[in-house]
Amino acid sequence: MATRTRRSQRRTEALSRERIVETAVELLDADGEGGLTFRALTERLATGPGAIYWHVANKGELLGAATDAVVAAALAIEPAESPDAPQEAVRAVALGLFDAIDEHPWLATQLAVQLSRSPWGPVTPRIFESVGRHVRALDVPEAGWFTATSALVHYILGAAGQNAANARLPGRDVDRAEFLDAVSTAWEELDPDDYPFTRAIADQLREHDDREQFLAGIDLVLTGITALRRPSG
Amino acid sequence: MATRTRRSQRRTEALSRERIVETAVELLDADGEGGLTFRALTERLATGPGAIYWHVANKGELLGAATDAVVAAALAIEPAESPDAPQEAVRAVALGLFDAIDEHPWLATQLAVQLSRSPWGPVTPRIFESVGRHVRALDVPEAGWFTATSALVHYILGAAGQNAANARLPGRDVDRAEFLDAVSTAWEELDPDDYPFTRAIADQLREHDDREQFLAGIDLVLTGITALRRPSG
DNA sequence: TCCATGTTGGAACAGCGCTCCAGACATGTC
DNA sequence: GACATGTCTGGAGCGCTGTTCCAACATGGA
Repeated sequence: MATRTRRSQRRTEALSRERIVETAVELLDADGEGGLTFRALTERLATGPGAIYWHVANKGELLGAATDAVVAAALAIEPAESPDAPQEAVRAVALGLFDAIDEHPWLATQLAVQLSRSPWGPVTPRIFESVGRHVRALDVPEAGWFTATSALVHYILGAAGQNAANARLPGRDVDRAEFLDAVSTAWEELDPDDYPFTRAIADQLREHDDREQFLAGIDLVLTGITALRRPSG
Repeated sequence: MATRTRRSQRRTEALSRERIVETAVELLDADGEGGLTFRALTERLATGPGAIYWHVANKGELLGAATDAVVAAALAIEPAESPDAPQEAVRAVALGLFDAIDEHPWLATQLAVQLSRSPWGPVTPRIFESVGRHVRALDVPEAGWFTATSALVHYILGAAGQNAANARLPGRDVDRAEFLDAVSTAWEELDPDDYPFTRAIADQLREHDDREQFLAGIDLVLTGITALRRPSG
């Protein structure tokens, strides 16, 4: 440890897995999913591919590590144990992930890919744990833990991902209105016979507030969960 | 139309956007996400890249078209309007998508990517419509339509995606047990201090039945939705 | 001093999505 | 029949990617 630090301070910072992942996140944040390239990585770190491959197996693992790092940071801000208000705690965790996706738009796609491609990775237990801990505090019988937590996690990731499309827009507030308006208008122009419902909610889409809508969904799922509390009453 | 058919029957079937998308789905089904290559496509269709690019803008559009085609087929089997049992109808739609993902494992990732990357594409309204149509029949006040449908859709896609990892296994039934056992065991070996909840549900993971668990989640969300039915009673 | 071990970075490779373009083909005009 | 037109085809090739390989380096112990 000490040796490595000493040795490398010769010139630049020592090359380490941590520093590689950190740079990967920077590149992803700056230029989106396509921004993470081994070429860009070698340039930024002033090294060659071989050096990177010494610390990381392949690009997939690197993407996984970047995802895990950001998720871990987002979940670390978890509020102090709040035994009396687990619902509030769930909302806080959910908003933490929501904000993380808002800040790192590539995270939405990456999380979805990660969870669907390898649900056994480190990310799944991390999220399940953060959410499930509070689900347990909701007095849900043990048999419903997995179902309840899955429902929450899937809603959180799906809804946050949906909103991540906004985050990719350059001008934020201004463009966001235009963007929502465009999608909403497109939905209103769908075939009335095939898409009556979608046309009907186009207006809700245009006028909705992201966070508010997101939390409303959380509350909906929480309502369904608390109904599990006692088998039938 | 007639001319094109006549002309092309000269030799092979005429090259058309439909036939390209169809072949793309075949390749994806056969070799997974990495199986769809313009090289493989040109070989299978006995043509060159230029011919394909005449009908399709780029690979992204092709993937989107393939996704849309499979989703459309899955949702087309929708049961006849069942005004008395909208909950059953929601379950049917959900299982339709579940089975489609089971049959085309690449669909899980692709759907997630599609929805998070471009929620304004043709796939989103298609799914929203199929699900929302029945949500509307649940007597939910209009203000809750968007929230309720989002919750359902996100749960469906997330949960189905989670299960898609099984579908990628070669031997199905046998390997599935081994696979679940391995993940479950890994979860049980997590740090007891950091992952008490995950460790607690590891057993549920091992013994759960996919479809049963999936439907239980649907019911949970449906319960939350029906609670919206009348503002407070 | 010399070696063993753990790291580095550059050259090179196969494969990718994609562009370009010369030409085949059916068709409408004279 | 001859020709010009616009649609459609397929092959050569470009720039870029992730990845491998390996000669050179730094370092700590004998």
